[in-house]
Amino acid sequence: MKLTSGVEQAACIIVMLSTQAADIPVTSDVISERLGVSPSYLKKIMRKLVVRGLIKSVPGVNGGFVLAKTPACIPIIDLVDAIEGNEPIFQSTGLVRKAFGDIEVAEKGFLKFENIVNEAQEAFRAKLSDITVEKFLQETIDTNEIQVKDWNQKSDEDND
Amino acid sequence: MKLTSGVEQAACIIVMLSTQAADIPVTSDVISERLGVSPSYLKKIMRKLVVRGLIKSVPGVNGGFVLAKTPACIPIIDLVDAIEGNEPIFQSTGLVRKAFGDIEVAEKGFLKFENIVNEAQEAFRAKLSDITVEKFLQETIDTNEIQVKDWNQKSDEDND
DNA sequence: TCTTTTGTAGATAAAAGATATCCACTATCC
DNA sequence: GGATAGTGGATATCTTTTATCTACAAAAGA
Repeated sequence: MKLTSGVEQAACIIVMLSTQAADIPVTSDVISERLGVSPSYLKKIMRKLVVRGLIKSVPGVNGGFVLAKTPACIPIIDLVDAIEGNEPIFQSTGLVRKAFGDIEVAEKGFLKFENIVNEAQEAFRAKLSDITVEKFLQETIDTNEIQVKDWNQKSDEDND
Repeated sequence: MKLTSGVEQAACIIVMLSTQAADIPVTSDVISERLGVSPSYLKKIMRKLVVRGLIKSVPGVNGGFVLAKTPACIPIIDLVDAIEGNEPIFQSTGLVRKAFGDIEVAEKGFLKFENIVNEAQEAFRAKLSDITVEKFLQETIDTNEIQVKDWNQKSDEDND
């Protein structure tokens, strides 16, 4: 029961794109260098975010990636779902039938257990649906004005 | 973000011990055969449940395993914790510093993100803390009277 | 239109963790 | 003291995650 490190990578990516000057795509090479992974691997991650509808890819010269929605419309759970998928956290291997036989009460107990865990997972998801990327950024920088920059510019001032 | 199959195995084990005639330990060989795993592997799982304080081991002739608490005192979360441990679901690899530099706002954002996910995990755990093994069994069998048997008896009636 | 720059997709390999087993050892009951 | 139970270490296998390379497709711009 761990989130993969891909979630952390996705979070960093979304933060970059959320603070990117409007209408200027960020190239994947810039991001891959920041994250310290190969361009090809970085693109795999980006692709997941594209498929999930969080970001858009812009092909061609001066292309790259931009947010597909405003940060206010991206709940944190979307990052997790994009990387991990949103499958049930508990999936049976059919062990109950093997252990107790293919009888009604076993089947019922199995479904009940599955249900209990799924409800817990729903509570987890609900918490992460409540907070958006925008809110997360605002609370981090202690202001509602999110500064933008052009991440493509290498050493504008390498902080912030 | 998946629960390991060990949780399912632990659940089956606890169900067996919860329906076991009082004061008669169930041998690990009986359980390992039911679950279809090797005796040595089954004992590893049992050990985790012992360490967590859910079951007790009884060495010697006519020994085996018995519940350490009544089913009413075992919340489902204990099964998960016993097998998976209860570490934070999100653990950073230090990527934020690599990506954004070792600056204050990055550190703060990282902690904030960690906090958000941890709170979601708490919601998950709270749900599984609310329901006990006893309640789970009662709702499965539709009665408050949990029948017991001796699982060591091979084919008493191989159902239930 | 053609070249360059960008993203897309498949094959593949290395690393980590989960799953599982064997065997030697220890403790306890009878 | 011998048989039967659990404990612990070393180890093998399998799956998933992480990561990379290379070939390919699409679009902007000259």
